[in-house]
Amino acid sequence: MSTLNPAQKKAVEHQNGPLLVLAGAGSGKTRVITQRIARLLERGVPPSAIVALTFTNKAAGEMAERVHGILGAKGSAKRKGGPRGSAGLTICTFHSFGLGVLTRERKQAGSAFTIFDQGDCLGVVKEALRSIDAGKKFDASAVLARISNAKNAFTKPSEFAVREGDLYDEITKEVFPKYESALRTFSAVDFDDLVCEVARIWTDRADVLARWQDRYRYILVDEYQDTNRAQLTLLRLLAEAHKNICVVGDDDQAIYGWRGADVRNILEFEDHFPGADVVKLEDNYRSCKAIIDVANAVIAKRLDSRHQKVLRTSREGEEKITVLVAPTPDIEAEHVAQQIRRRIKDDHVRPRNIAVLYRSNGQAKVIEEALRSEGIGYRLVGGQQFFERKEVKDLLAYLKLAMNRHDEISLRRIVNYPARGVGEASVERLALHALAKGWTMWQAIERVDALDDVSGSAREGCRELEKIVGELRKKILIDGTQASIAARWLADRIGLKTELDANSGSPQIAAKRWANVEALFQTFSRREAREISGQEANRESALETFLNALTLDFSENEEEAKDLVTLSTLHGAKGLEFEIVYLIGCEEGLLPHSRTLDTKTTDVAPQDLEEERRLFYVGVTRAKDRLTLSRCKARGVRGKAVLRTPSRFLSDIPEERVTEVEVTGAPQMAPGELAASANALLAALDALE
DNA sequence: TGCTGCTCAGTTTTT
DNA sequence: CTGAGCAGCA
Repeated sequence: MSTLNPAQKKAVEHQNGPLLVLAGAGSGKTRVITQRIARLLERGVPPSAIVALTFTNKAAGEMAERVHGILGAKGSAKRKGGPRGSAGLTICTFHSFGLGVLTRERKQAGSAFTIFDQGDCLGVVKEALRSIDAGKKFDASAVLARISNAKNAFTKPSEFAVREGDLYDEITKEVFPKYESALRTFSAVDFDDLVCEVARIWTDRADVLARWQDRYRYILVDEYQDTNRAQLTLLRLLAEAHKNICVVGDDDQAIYGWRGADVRNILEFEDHFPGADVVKLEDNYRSCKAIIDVANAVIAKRLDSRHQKVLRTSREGEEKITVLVAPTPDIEAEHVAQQIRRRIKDDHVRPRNIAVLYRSNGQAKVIEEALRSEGIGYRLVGGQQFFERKEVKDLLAYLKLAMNRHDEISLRRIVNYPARGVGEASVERLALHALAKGWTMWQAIERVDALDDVSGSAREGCRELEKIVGELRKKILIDGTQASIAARWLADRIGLKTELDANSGSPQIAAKRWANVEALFQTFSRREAREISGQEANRESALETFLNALTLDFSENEEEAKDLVTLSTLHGAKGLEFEIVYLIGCEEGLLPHSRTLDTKTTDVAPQDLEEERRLFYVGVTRAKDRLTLSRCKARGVRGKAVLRTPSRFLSDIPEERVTEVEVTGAPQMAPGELAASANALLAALDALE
């Protein structure tokens, strides 16, 4: 598709006023956004007046790259109308956009801040729960989720409404104000603040808002169906003056409702932005006919309000998709792995063009084992995130603390790591002193000699910590040492490698952890190379900016170039495409997930069965050429073998598009106890039939 | 202070 | 059945 189709063209050519682009799966959405940006520039809109917002760093990176590609090609071919290029464009995530605004606005007010990631915030909630003696009675992450929801709806702690008899609401009502004031004392903001605070400043300060409106006259938003209320507010404020806002999304692919995304944003766009033009992209360039038929059939059954879309494709291909029925998950995995091997070996499909998708991460394990035994290389999307790893967070905590000594969460994290005699009891004593005297915890450490009830060893440890942090500050602020160098020095100074070697259990694990630390150094070096610094007024804000940016974008060395089979959750697969897709575990209780059928008290939002349908739809529409939906007749659930019902979504698929294949287990495989009991169950079932 | 053994829960997750 | 997180002990 080298030329734009009429709908795409309309979206690209539209210049002023609000525009909603309803982009069906595989309809060339990114292409429309990037071409539109190029077109705006071509018409003489200065790059600095354009902002394109995404949800992930990856999406922002890809978009920037593609815009650059178009412009680079065009620019060099016919270089006439003045400076025209992607330089100066703002293409970033909502959060880093918010960080930019906040940094600029706060700098004028002269205050620095640290960004707390989810783990840090969870620490704040846990501490608050402990302080009101409710530590183990409540799930801190459930409370944090409610706080986050409230913040995104601009609810102040004092306005938080408790639903009658909801224990989690009651505890959240108590924790919320403590959480907010803790963040303030720590000079910290959470991810939500990066969006909410901007919206708040803009609401309160017409002059500030006017400045930003003046700067950004063209707004583009990707994956609009995933925006939450705070993001909508931010966009409405920014677009208020010029009304040039173009959003692109697909309500059929709204799968983040549980995270606060409000699909009504895309459904009611025309109410929020009156006079909006609407363009529907329904031509699918990705999948062949059978897959599109299946996708359309599944999504047509949506019960909730939606923008009506029917995908079309001109791609022929396989007549049918496959539904694979296996007795148990091991056998399901075994067959999927064998088929993948055949596709690679016999049909010469590149591993990178194959994916196995599933509803929950736990399902990956059996697939991994099966792929390993077939000798097939794979890469796991998601899983434990790099920045969640302890050794990485520990090292970062030192740096964050050195830059912001109000950051008590980072302080608590490393005060006794590696062990230096400052135990839990001592920390509590220090915290108590700080509270009584109105000091920060760091001040309590600095002034430990004035405190009489702190043990000698703890005192010693505090002095040591103070010294390390002091030296670190000096290196960075006075000597101007680069972060990568300072981090290496620090790891050495605290004996991190020795610590990891001693406490990792095995040399292999120790090596892996140290490799993570090395990867952190790499990340630092890469960023230093990329960012020609010197823009910051001083070194302190340079490193602070650096660390904040790192908190928002902690991408590891990209391994995407490797030719490996992809294993991913359905959520993780959004936006990706593969020639061959296996969607495993198409069973009631898994897809749709049981927790959407039976909502827990800790859940923030009632889970929506329709969202599971959309998730299934997202899975189906990832496939270009071949799709296999698989399910098991029985599986172990919490140690017990349970018979499984096929997913309700399977029955929405037109029969004439399906080949059902029932497979059996390989008898030479030693059956585990669970497999045995599952087999017994299946035998009993057969007897009944 | 650190480890072992017990209990409990068990989706999706980016920023 | 597993893994995480905490309590109790050495």
